[in-house]
Amino acid sequence: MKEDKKQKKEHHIIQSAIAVFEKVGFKNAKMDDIAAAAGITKVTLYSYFQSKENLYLAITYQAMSALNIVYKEALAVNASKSGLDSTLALMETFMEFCENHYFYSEVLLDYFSMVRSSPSGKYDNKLTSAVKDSPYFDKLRELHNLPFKWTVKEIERGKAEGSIKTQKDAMLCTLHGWTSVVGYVKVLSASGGNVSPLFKVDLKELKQLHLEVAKAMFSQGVS
Amino acid sequence: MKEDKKQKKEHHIIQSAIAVFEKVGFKNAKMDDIAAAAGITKVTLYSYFQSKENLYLAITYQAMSALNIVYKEALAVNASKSGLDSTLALMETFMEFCENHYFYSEVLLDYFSMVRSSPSGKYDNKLTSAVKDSPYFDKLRELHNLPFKWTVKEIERGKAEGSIKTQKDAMLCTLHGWTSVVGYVKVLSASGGNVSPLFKVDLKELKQLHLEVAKAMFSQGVS
Amino acid sequence: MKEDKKQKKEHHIIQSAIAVFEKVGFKNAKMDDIAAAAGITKVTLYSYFQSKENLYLAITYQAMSALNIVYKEALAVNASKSGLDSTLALMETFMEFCENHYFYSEVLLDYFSMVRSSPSGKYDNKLTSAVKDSPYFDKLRELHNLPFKWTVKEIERGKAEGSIKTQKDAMLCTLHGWTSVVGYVKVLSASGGNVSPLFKVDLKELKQLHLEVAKAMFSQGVS
Amino acid sequence: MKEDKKQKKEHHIIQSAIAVFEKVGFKNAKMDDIAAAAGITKVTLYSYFQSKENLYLAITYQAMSALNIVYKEALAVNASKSGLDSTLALMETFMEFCENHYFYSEVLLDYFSMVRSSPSGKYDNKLTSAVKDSPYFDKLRELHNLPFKWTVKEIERGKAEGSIKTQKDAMLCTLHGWTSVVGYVKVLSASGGNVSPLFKVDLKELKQLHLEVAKAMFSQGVS
DNA sequence: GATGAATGAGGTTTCATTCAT
DNA sequence: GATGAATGAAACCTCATTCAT
Repeated sequence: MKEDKKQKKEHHIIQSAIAVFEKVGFKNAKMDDIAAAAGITKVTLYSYFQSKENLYLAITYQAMSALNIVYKEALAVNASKSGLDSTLALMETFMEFCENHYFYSEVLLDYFSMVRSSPSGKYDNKLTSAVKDSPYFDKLRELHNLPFKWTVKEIERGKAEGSIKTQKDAMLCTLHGWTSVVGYVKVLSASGGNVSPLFKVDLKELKQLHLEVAKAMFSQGVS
Repeated sequence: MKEDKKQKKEHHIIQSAIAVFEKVGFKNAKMDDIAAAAGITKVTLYSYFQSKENLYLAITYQAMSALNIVYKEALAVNASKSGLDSTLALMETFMEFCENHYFYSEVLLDYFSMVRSSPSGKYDNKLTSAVKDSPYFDKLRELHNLPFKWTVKEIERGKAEGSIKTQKDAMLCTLHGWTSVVGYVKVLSASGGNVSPLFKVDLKELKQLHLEVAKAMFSQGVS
Repeated sequence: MKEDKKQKKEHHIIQSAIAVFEKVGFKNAKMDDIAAAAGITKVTLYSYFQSKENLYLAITYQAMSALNIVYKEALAVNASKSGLDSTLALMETFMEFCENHYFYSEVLLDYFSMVRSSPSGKYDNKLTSAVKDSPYFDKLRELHNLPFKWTVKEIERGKAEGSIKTQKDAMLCTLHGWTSVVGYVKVLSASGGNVSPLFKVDLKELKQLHLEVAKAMFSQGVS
Repeated sequence: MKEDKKQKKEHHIIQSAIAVFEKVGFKNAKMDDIAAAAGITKVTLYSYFQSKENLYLAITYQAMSALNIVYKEALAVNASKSGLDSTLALMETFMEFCENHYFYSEVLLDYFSMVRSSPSGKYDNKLTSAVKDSPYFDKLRELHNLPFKWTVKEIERGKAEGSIKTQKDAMLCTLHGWTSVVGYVKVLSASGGNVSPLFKVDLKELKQLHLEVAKAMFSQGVS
């Protein structure tokens, strides 16, 4: 099959798999059902993705790629703006990405729960061989730090030009932003992927608050 | 068996299960291994906990209870302090709880990922009957909002007495704090449960920054 | 389960498997069908016999054991007869065993086709790991030479006492008898396990002829 | 493709298939491997031979044809000799054919195991439709009795001219010879296709013994 | 209550065979 | 005719859960 066509079919299978995983979750999803959803047989499914976990990582990779794309777009759009504005835009971009792609956000959180910084730590057992052998696992490793790096870069640009006044370490600020966003996404996820009020709080307000607080942090000259 | 003895055995099983889950994760953990770790047979294990998920929820309940206890302790200790200080202390308490009980934090995040606000939403399928039937599930429902409520209460106390100046909704602020903490815990988890530097950032600094930023938020009079 | 009960169940499964293999042959037999025939599930079947090939070897072992038993009985019954008579009785015993246990004879021929004398010859690939790993394979190795040895012994007894006059090597004579019988069994098998006439020849006559010819061979003084 | 070229390619495929079957046996041989060995694709392989079993029967047919050719040659060579000598020569021819074409002998034994005299017996299930549909199956049916017929003819010639004195039925004698040879071939097969000693017995001696015994049988006037 | 055996569900794999281009 | 992809059947395997004793 031409590489082109193969890519398309792969993509089609991934979309079908997303639909199934989204509906019933990873554990309850049956490979047979996913195959049926994609209009292929189980064996064909396995010829594309060697295991259920690998298939899930393929989805994760797609999610991560999509995230990186929106990051890149945001960077391009805000290139002429101040470093502060650009940094905040990145945060907002991430939050909106998760709102718009609820399942992607779940998948990404799963991924970040799975990968542990210590490459040979005592929790390695959680990485099954199906995961370690997945080509997508390697590809993800290449991508998953980019959002951090880009954010650090924008913060440093902001510092250089003066729009960001804090003297805190850029990576520390990045992690702060990251945790804010991840926490937001978690709560978003806990509300079932919709921004309808949780505890009578509109999640849109929560998002705004996060941005506002971050802005304040960046604007403070003294730590 | 006397109720007392039974309780002890139950506790022993839970501790053994924690050890196994912690090492290999929920999915990879086998009931056989847990039974072996507890020095009992699988059937006995099942006589105590009717399903793997119920066992996990029992652990979750223990984690949630422990969290509530430290919250209560923090409330007691800070009862004489200002509402602002008490609120920040709660946040810090939560973060330190997660540092000290890394596995509990994972379990609690799993729980909050699982429960969805909309009780009959389209993703209900993820709540398996094993979960719904678990007695711990009901018990957890009774507990899981308490940290929120207590935090709201302290914020309102702070507003009333003037230590907290923001005019933002108390629950909104609570959620903001919650998401910060959850994000922090996620990052903590991504660093393998230890506070060793991630991206050359000391997680202690990150924690401090979260508290500092929260403090700033509460101290701002205008939104 | 008590060893006793386990043995019985194992035996029951083997009998069920024989029925299925006999009807449709090794290749067409499905493990599911064998399990169903035994009134158990496939998994239970696998817990007793780790592979289809191992199950087949278990049957082979049973066949070989049964053959050895009838050999031993024939030896006992003919202990007081001459070595010549005893030797011929062994041949007849083998042929009748195959007539009475048609499927056993097929299984034994399969086995003798499979095992090759050269332990590391170029055809080793035919021994799949499922075969090599089978405990029955080892057990069979211990049994499969006994009929030869016993026959050699009887021939030597006959030579010693004078009932067998040939000066040919006892093992050579044994192999001659063996090949006669194996050939007879092959033809028997080609006639579908029944002694009904083949090419208008009554297989009973063929059997008699083999015995008669063998008798003549043993009675010849000069080679 | 010209008929001629097609024949050549067919032959080439058969030779490649023989190499693979010989090495790993029918069951373990994969159509992929055979196609690779022949330097063609699987689909092309299937365009020549509609099934694995048909391919095997094609080989069998080639083996049977080769056997018939050596029989015919032996008949021609011994036409001027006595019926006894000619009959014994046929036996020897068969045995030597099997020594020289070890794989052919395996294939032929497989074939004779498969075909059952009773065409609608209870074991018919073993004849898969792939076999029944094979054009080689029909061709084989035409050939497989010829060796018997020719042997019967020579025995009757011997009886007529007096070189064979036994009063036994010619077909009975033929079957006796056949079973001797088949048994010999089985033992040959058990020794891995080479005539090296088995149980310290030189297979050449065994062959001679079979001929000698057969000769004695034919020379006996009384049954 | 404890135990070993059994079950059911579904993931994974291998292959002969067929389809579409 | 040749090719890569797909199919269907069935072996094989793991594990949560349950049964019988």
